[in-house]
Amino acid sequence: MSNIGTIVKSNIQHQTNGLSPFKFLTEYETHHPLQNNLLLALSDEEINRLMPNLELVEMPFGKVLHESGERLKYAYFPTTSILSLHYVLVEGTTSEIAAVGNEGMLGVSLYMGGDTTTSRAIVRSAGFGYRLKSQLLKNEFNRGGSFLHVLLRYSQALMTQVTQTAICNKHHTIEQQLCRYLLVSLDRLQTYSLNMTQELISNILGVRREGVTSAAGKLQRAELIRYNRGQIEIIDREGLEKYACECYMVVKHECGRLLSNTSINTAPNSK
Amino acid sequence: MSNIGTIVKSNIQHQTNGLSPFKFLTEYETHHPLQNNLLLALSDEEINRLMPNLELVEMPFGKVLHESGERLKYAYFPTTSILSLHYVLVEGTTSEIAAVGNEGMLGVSLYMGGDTTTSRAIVRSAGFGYRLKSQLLKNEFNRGGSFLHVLLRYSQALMTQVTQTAICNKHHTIEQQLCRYLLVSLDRLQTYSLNMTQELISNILGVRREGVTSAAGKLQRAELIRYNRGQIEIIDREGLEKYACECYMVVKHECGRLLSNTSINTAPNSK
DNA sequence: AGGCGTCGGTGCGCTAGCGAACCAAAGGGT
DNA sequence: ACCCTTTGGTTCGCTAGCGCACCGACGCCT
Repeated sequence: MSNIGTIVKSNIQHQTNGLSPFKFLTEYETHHPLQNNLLLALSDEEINRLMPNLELVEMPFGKVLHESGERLKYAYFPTTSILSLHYVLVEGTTSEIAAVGNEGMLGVSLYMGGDTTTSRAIVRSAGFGYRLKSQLLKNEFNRGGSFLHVLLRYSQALMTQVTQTAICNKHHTIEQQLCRYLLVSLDRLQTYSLNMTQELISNILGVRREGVTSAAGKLQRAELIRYNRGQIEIIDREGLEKYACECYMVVKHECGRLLSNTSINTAPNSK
Repeated sequence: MSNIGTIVKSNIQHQTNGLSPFKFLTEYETHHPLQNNLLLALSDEEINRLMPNLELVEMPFGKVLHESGERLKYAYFPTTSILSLHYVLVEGTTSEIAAVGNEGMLGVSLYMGGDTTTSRAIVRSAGFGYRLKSQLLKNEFNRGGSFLHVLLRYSQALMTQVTQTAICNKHHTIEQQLCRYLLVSLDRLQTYSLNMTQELISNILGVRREGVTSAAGKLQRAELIRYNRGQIEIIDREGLEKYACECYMVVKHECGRLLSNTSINTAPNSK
């Protein structure tokens, strides 16, 4: 696999906006496309064909990658960032309908045929990712190789996630949704500490900030998490999983089932 | 198109369970696969290849076509029936996450690669439809013809529907959801009168029967509908549309966009 | 050190929706 | 004509979550 590293270094166009040369160098050294599980699942032939066209991009917090109804110029494959698929109501409030991390990609509508979606995509946890021009994604999809099947399976995983969001919204409390949200974020970032304020979480969940305060307070009193001014430490992950509603596990298992056998090393959603 | 009628007559295998010979004859005469808009969108070559394998089946109310987690044996293309994609929570309560009528099909997971879904499919409005063996659907999909694109676009339409269900569940009242539900049913059945009790609707929406009673009472007092013992007459469809939340129109427009240009005569979700 | 913005805690009144229990009217079957 | 089932109307008490308003604490900036 070391030759792949070489290809990356020689071909990837970097966006360094906002990074010091030093920071950039370290980030550069530690990134490569196979940190994204969909790309990881490709055959050598496919990955070699795509690699020259994958651009490493920084994903700063809050950046809107895709406005609802707009045509997508790129497909994005996050590595260390998390994207949020949001729906924006006419009154202006938003809520997340699905999250995309290194287990997936943004741009399903490109190969599904619609080119646009009714949701907005925004970076909800800063990091890096790779992007690929829309047309190149479509071309590769239309070749009908294993990429096609990987992408289709991912679409179904995404559908499962949206389904579970619908159920969770109707039937589960803010506390349960918060647990799920934290767990999903932990899985995507592979860490035990998150950097996000209650205000932010409330926007993502589509609830009041006070609702998050109260839920987070309960979780803290139950010794599951500890937080302070936008820093959330997870003390008892298993406890969180017990506290969460079934939705978390349903999505996790389904994603594992759909995405694991396509890749050798399916990180985030398998046990 | 009359030659297609001939093909149907000579090839379709009928399931007559529960129908008198007379009833059967009339139903038989009035059905053909092109009443389903996905089948209608196919090329002559494709439809001629599939036609011999399409079985007309009756869809009695309440029949479970697919249990969550089970392998699908058939893909179903409703013509005069409406299917409901349900999620069943661990406590046993259910709620609908999407509806499938003659604009779509059941069995998206077959070509997406998962073979199963986390939801259950049940007939929520009795009628007829066509079914196709799973393997034959997959084969046709893998040929990569226009069927593939039609199905992919439909998948995205379905995703939009699920997304909007998630939003509606969080942000809109039972009244608004009831309006949306009625409108979607009207579109699918192309009628102005529905046959469904409040109890049934409450199960589908995942709310209490009393909630539906109260919401339906308001709609009746507003002279939008009139109902009696399971019979709902729509008096003022436009009024219903105004009363409903944005979700109805978002899905309608998106389905129109995604599915209309693939078929000549895209009935239900276009203006 | 002082000042201000961010973050989170709290209290109050209100509404939507839940659960349970009960009732009335309409039909259908025998 | 009768009973019984189905349908839907109503009430009561309760909870989750909302909107608003206000406050304290922390920490960064100058």
